[in-house]
Amino acid sequence: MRTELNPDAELSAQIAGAIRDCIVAGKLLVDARLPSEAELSETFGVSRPTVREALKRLAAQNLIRTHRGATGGAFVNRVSFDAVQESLVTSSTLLLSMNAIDFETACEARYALERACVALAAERRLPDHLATMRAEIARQATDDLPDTTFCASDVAFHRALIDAACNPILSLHLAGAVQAMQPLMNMITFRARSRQRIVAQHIRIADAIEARDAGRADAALAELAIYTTELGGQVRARRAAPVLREA
Amino acid sequence: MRTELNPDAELSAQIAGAIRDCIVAGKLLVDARLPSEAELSETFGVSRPTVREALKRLAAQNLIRTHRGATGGAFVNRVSFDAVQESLVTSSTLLLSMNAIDFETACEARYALERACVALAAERRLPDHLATMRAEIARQATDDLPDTTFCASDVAFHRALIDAACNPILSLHLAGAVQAMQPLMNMITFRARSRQRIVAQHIRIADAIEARDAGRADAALAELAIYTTELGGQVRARRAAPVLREA
DNA sequence: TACATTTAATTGTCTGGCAATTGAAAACGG
DNA sequence: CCGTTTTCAATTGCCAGACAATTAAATGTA
Repeated sequence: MRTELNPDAELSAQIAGAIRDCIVAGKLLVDARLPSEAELSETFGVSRPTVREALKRLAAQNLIRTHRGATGGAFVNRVSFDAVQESLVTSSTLLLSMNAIDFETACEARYALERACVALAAERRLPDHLATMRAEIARQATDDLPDTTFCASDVAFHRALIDAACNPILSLHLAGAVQAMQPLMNMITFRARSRQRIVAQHIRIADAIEARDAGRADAALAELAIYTTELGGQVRARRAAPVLREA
Repeated sequence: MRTELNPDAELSAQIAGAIRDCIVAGKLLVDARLPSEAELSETFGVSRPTVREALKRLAAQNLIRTHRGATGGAFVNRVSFDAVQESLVTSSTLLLSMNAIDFETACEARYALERACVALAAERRLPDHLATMRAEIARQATDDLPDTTFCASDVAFHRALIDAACNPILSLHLAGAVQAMQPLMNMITFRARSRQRIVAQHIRIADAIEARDAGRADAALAELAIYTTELGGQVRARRAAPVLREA
């Protein structure tokens, strides 16, 4: 357990780092039980509260879980796709909101990534994926949908498209990118006319995927990308010069 | 600061969640100072160690930083691309090592993502990107390179290719996927002949990017993807039936 | 055997305190 | 009045010890 530590850091961070290294290096396998807090505090020569702070750091990264009771303790977590994806989504969302990423950049990244997997999706899509896409399209066609509901459905549609590639690693990255963009999308899909065009493109994409026509799906996605970017530009223009609109 | 909390969870997790919500919701802006530990413990009605555990959770997620001293305290971090990328790499690496992702799936994802940005890279590449790619190619051609060094250079080459797209969000996701795969790549690039072929493809890619020829770059990348997958299959076959080889 | 009770181990939390750090204010000297 | 040094107060980092809550296993009992 004991490894060389990095001075110039807080004790709890050093200890957390040492344990994390053991996990990454495979010295602690999945579901292995760590020594109890009392043992760890003795091993590292620190107090129990300090050990606990270290364990909380690891728990925050989903690397360990803790149970109380006689057979309790801290156990190494199996890193799951869902957990990684969730943390990726929250990180990406904060990244977008804090760093003033312009809409075009985010949009470009999103559609570039999505287009990377339409070929696979067209080849491998299962009935489930198609059903989800159709269901979301139907929901999006409903009148008077709140912005957030429409965009949540948009995200669900695109996630189904992504999942149709049947590659969990692709799903992980793509879902992170798509979902993180939802707040930005909320701002541009408030007009019924815009929504109609988006839904029309969704139908084209779903049809192409159903027909296993990768080329058509890619073309539709490319058009959707252009239209989305255009909408973003319009909203930005309206915000930059609201006076002109009233004149 | 105080928001509704989720019972059925540990106090420190509840408090961490409440503070995180404030940050995500924008109630706490970048570089804002959180109340002191003493104030927080009073606000939430818990002891200081509990507050500290909560803060350590947030610190582990890079959401806050702490300073000691008179003007010290906990401050909201600006979420940086580098920090997100680093955590994405470690998560992805663990994910691959713990979940028995087969080489083909990882490979497929990686090259699908990379091909998603070659068009942009060909269009926007700067002299710096080309220089990095050329330098890494030169290094890869060195004889008797350790596996890890060769693969680190491979990662650097592909990262330069990705960065050439000049889209930080693409770089974030792609670098995560590429770098997380390095341990897997280490296993298949041990033969000089394999390396020569890989380097040859790298040269084709760099040439195409330099000539701003997206089609040729994509084709070269596709070939590299096929060859890499093939290598992975060979290694797996040799491992599955080592007896046959000796006979 | 089946069920209730006790027990031991472990984490969760609290109280209270001291040490280390650090910026700012106060004191001082020119 | 300005610059330097000293002091100080606020804050986090860390510790010792204790008690509560939880949980599975051991134990006792019908």
